[in-house]
Amino acid sequence: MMPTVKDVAKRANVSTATVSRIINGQNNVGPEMRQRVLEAIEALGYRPSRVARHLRTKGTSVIGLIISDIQNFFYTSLTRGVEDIASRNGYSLILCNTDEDPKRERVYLEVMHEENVAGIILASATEREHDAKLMDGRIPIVALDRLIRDVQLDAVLVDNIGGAKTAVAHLLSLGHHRIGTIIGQGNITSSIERQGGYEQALTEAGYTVDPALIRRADLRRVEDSRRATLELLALPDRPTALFTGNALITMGALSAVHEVSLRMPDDIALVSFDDVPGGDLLAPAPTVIRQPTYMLGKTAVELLLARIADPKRSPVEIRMEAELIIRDSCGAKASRKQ
Amino acid sequence: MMPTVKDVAKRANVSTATVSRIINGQNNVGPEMRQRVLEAIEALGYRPSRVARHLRTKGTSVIGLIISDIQNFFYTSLTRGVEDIASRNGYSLILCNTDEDPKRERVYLEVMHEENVAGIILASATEREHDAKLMDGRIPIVALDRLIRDVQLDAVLVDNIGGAKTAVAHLLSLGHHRIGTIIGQGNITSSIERQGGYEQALTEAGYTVDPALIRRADLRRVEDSRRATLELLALPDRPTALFTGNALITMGALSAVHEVSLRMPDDIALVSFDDVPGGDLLAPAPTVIRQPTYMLGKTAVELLLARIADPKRSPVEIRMEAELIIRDSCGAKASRKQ
DNA sequence: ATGAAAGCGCTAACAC
DNA sequence: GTGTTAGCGCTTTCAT
Repeated sequence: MMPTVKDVAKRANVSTATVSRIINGQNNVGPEMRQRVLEAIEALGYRPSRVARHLRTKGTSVIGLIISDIQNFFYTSLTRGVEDIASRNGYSLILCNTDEDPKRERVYLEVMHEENVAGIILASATEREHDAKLMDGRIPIVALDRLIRDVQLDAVLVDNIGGAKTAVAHLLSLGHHRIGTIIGQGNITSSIERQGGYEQALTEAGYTVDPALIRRADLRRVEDSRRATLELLALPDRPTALFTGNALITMGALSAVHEVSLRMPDDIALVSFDDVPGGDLLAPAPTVIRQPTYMLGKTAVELLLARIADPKRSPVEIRMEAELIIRDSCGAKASRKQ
Repeated sequence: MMPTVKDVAKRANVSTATVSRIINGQNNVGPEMRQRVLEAIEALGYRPSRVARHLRTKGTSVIGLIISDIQNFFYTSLTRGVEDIASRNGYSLILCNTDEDPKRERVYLEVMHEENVAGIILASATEREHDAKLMDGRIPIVALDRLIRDVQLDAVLVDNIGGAKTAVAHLLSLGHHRIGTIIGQGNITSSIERQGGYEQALTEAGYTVDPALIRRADLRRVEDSRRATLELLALPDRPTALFTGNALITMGALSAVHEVSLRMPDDIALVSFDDVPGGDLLAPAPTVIRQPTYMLGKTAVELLLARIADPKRSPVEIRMEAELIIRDSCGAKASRKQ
């Protein structure tokens, strides 16, 4: 079986306390003893049990990341950012996919509590109706990408309204004003905000918002957004441009445009909120509002670590800017940007 | 603080043993006591500490997944497969990105041991030279995508040789025989096997293998494969077709072809080992050998769970078939497949 | 500088 | 069917 502190202590002829001190890098140990213990550790191939340590110290070196789906490009890169910074700080990452199902989210939150993780980064499927027991502040939580209204938390998100306005403004500047949009479910703050930005941009430019041009699609299902796009394209007075609410929706929209053999940007233009992988190799390459996904993840962990260090710091909300990447799908004359 | 079994026991006027029995779903408890305990649990919002449980039972409900990079499309979907099946069986997933760095891999393996995870799924950066201490069978390990030679493990991989042969044979059947390849590092079995399949296909068709047409690229760096492709395309006697060794390499190759304004499939054909996201929307859409990524992950966990259940079962190696998806990049007349 | 001993929260003999 | 108790491997007073 695995050797324990006891085994090491016995072999080195010291007490377990001394072994523990050395493991934890305390300096109040004599050099010759330290030497003996180090040798014993080496000889036995001893590794301290984090499980036991965690039970004793009541703190773990694990953080939980709860997202809807790692296969969503947005979360893939973000997750990498989280894991990088976490591991650099000695934390392991537990990954949880909820598929936007509040029940699954709840179960994961419960498990995270049972595992007594040091902190949780949560892209919640719902704005409200969280179990207060799971949000009592005992375990620090950082809200990611979506706000949570029940309780005040640290949060890191993208400027959804600003990004959406930029996207739509870009289309307006190209002469489009009949702009359809396919956007995610209404129980997610980011979807709401993006729709808000879309409407603001139109209104501020003096156009009225046509509800017929706004379609909801399941954020996770490419098929769903494909269908929604087909509906928009089949409208008697077809929109001349599309604003798509996330990367998966964009894929569905591109697929739909492809299917009905419309040409981009001649027949229809498009701006996507969020970049897609290989975006500049697609035909046509979509103009996008690119979110700083990796940075979002990185920032979320940093916020979490800061709160672990100082639990009573007052919560902050960090908004990050998204960047307009102009490509062919709008027919802009602007140069293709790297 | 969090309530413990003791608190529950006191409130329900029973012993901690009884509480424990109920938590663990044992039936040897009287109905009225059970009722009282359940109420106490509810009232206190009690959740058992897995940390304490794990220390006591010497088994955790966590498994570790060690891969090179979650951002590599191949691993993204695979990871989802792993997490789905793991969580369905009550396990949490710790995600580790090594970037193909053996040192980081080693550190992660050490951490997994310290956390005493129930099992590890490992896509190793190296074929050999693993620390025997970390591979002593105390924690079950399933080799994923790449073989490990030091020790006999359960393994789940793709038929790389067969897939590569299929790819190259397809190109040969279209009349290509000057086929360049960009393939991953030579210390990874899957790269070696794919190169082997490439060479076999050529040899069996009566062609000789031209070393000048074989390029190595860093599996993780799109930039690297882009450069390698540019080199191939700059050759005096340029290949008429390319066989790319993984999804990221394919992106690099497509980017290179794009850059030098070669037209596909007219100027150059391509078959990729592994599909890319939105593959059918790319211009041109690449013909690919599609790996059953999700199934690979699912199967790996199943193998792991089976071994956790029966540690002395003799190791098995599962090879899964990859599937040829014909798209435009070869100029095949075959219909575009969904 | 070092050791003895208590105890983190839980489960599993073992007694009754 | 239920309670008592020991102890998983570690850290941490408290003595010395």
